[in-house]
Parts: sequence; C-alpha cells; structure tokens
Amino acid sequence: MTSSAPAKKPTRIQLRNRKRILDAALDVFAQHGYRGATLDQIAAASGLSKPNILYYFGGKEDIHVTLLNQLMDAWLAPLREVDRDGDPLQEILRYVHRKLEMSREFPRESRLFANEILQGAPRMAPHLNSGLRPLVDDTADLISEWIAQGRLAPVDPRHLLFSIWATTQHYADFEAQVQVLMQEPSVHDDAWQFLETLYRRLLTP
Amino acid sequence: MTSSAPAKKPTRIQLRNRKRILDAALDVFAQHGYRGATLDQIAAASGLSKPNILYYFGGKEDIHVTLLNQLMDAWLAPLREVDRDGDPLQEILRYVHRKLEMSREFPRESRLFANEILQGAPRMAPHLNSGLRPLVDDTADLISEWIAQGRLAPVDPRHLLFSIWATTQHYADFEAQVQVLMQEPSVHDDAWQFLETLYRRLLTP
DNA sequence: AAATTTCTTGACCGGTTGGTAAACTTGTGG
DNA sequence: CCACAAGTTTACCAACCGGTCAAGAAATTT
Repeated sequence: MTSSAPAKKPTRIQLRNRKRILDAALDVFAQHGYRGATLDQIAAASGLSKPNILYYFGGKEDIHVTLLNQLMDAWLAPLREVDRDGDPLQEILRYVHRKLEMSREFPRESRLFANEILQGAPRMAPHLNSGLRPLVDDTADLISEWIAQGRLAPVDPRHLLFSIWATTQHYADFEAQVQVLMQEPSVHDDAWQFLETLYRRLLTP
Repeated sequence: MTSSAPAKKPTRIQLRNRKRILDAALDVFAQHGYRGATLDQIAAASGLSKPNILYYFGGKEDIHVTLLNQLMDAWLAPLREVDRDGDPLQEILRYVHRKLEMSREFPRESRLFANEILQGAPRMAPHLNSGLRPLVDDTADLISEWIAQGRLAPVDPRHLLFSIWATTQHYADFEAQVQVLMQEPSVHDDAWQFLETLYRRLLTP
C-alpha cells in the first residue's frame, strides 16, 4: 500500500490540499528534477507546512509517483485517439498537432517526464512497459498497415513516433534554449507550420 | 577568477587527475543531474578522495561549469563545419549524420547538456548567448540564402535546426524509453536511415 | 456544547552533503 | 640526501534534508 489516498471518502479540504501540493510539486520537480527538489520548496510553493504535506502524502517519493501516474494517462491519450478508420496522413498530422499543443499547454508535465527518462526512468520503467509499449506496438502495426496499403510513404513506424515526440516535446523541454534563439512570440505557430510541412512531405506517398 | 586551472604549468599528475575527475563527474552529472550528483559519488567513481577532488577543483560547481565549457565547443563543432560552398542538401544531411553519431558516441555529454537546459540553463545562459546564438544566426542566414537560390525547399531555418537537434539527441537523452520500445541492436542505423529519408524529403526542392 | 475526528504546526532527529583544517606522504630539483 | 613543493588523507563541521512526534487548532458529528 504505497499509494496516496486515505481510502475512505476524501473531504473537501483533502481534495483542495492534495491538489495544491501536487501542483506545487509539479512546478518544483519539473524545474529541479527529483533529487533537486526539496519538501521545503514544495511546502513553500503550496503554502502549506512541511509536516502538513506529509500528512497528505507518504513522502517525497509518493508525491513524485502520484504525479508520474497522473501524467502517464494524459501523455498517452493523444496516441490512443489515432483513428484506424481515418485518413492516415490526417490522423498523424493531427497527432503531431496535439502533441505540440500539449508541449505548449503543459510544459511542466513534459519536463517532469523528460527528467524521469533522462535519469533512466527509475520510477517509471514498469509504466513504460505496461502502458506505453503495447500502445506503441499497436500504433506501429497500424502505421505498417497503412504503408502496406500504399496510403503512407514507407518509413519505420517507431522512428517516426520517436521523431514526433522529439520534435514536439523539444519546445517544452529545451524552452530555455529556444528562447535564446527565437525572440518572436509566434514560436509555436511557426513550429506547427514547420512540422506540418515536415511530416506531410515525409509521409505523402 | 572562478575557473579551474592553477594558472602556471600543469604537472603530469595534475593533468591525469583532472582528467579522471572530469570523466567521473561527467558520468555522475549526466546520470543524476547537478543537484542529484554528489562529490562522494564523483570521488568514488574517480578513485580519489573527496578532499583531493577539492584540491583540483574549487568545488562542485567549478567541476560542472568546466564540463559545460568543454562541452560547448565539441557540441558546436559540427555546425561550424557546415560548408557554405558545398551542396546544400548534402551539407545538411552530413550535419544530421554527425549529430546522430555524437548522440551515440557521447550520450553522457548529450544528457549533461539536456539536464542543464531542462533546468533553465542556470549555468550556461551566457554561453548560449555568446557561443550558440551567433553561430545559429549565421547558419540560419546561410540556409535562407540556399532557399532563396532554390537549392533547398523553403522551410524555417531555425525550426529546421531545432528538429535536427531534437531528433538526433533524442536517442541519447531518451535512451531509457527507446530501449523499452526497440530491442534491436541496430537502433542507430535504422535511425539514420529514417532521418536521411525525413530530411531528404523535406529539403529537396 | 460536548465529544470526536480531522487538520495543522513547532520542535526536533538522524543522516547526508559540500566544504575545511591540518597533518602526513610523495615527488622533485639542487 | 636534503629542502621544499606538490599531492593526499583523516577527522571534522555547519547547513540541509526527509521525516517524526506530540500537542494544539478547526471542523464535524452527536
């Protein structure tokens, strides 16, 4: 029983404070990584005292894995929504677009994920195996079918997915670098235009 | 005078030990990030005692910035070698290839860099501004010229560079994820084939 | 309003971390 | 071989960190 909830029925205060803590922790973990984050920072950011945080969560790691669990669902959702019966090129472009939008709307989540993977996914390996892998396998099969049907240009499906993740998440994970090199406020719009061209040219049969 | 060298002439022992320390620190920083790394870990990995490490470096941060400085040069070298007088498409494909090879040969450096940028480049912002930015500006101009001459398909030069960095470094930075999804040992070969197709299709006028 | 559960906090603890002081050992030049 | 510098180590410290505890403040129930 490592998980988070006091099992019974969460009161309004519990709901509010747990949400506060997770939001503050997302800030801190995304910015400093797991080891770089401290409970004091999370306490300060959430406006609660440190012992009070430990009243709602079993410990630092418990907060972290709770965030990671929540993240995994949201992260995989766009991939689940790829429609087998839709137009292949449109479906993939839509997936790219959604991933890019998530990179803009949820940069903290993207960086939390990047931090975890960078350090070898020590607290996420099971999730990757049980959640991500089968979904990627299915999607790769689907893309292979589309290619076999001549509806997409032949490319390695897995490397295609890697490139989509890399190019879209880059704008969140490497934001510090992007901002040094691009002062324009239209970064994401330009990025979408670029990525649409990129994948349209790659995948048009 | 924050830097690293005892100014005069480094003895053989100094050279050897400083190299040992930096190599061990690269391991540790790349794996755990700046705050996650400890001097004791670096000491153990380098075979030296902790005070002895502090005899050669001013402190943890000094080791880190020394690594970052060394890294910046090596990291920018492939971009400097893009030849204005070469064939545009070949030059860019060669750049992609070199970056991908660096991702395979120097994954620690890639992850060290990724960690630093992820956390907002707190110890590297000056380097990005003074080293990276002018080089990227020049390269973006060059690519724009090539496009204006009709020798490359029209794309945003900066987003092109972002995508190259993202897709190539992804194989080092997200290796833990890649390995979950690809068991084949030919990951990098397949990646090169994919990326060559990707950028050839994108950039062929 | 009394009783009971839920929530919050200040004080504290053991372990870790970056860094220091000083003594000791090793290398080196005359 | 001696003197002096260069290199190394043992012991230590103050600050920090994750986490505990017991007691008090708020809600909630009866």
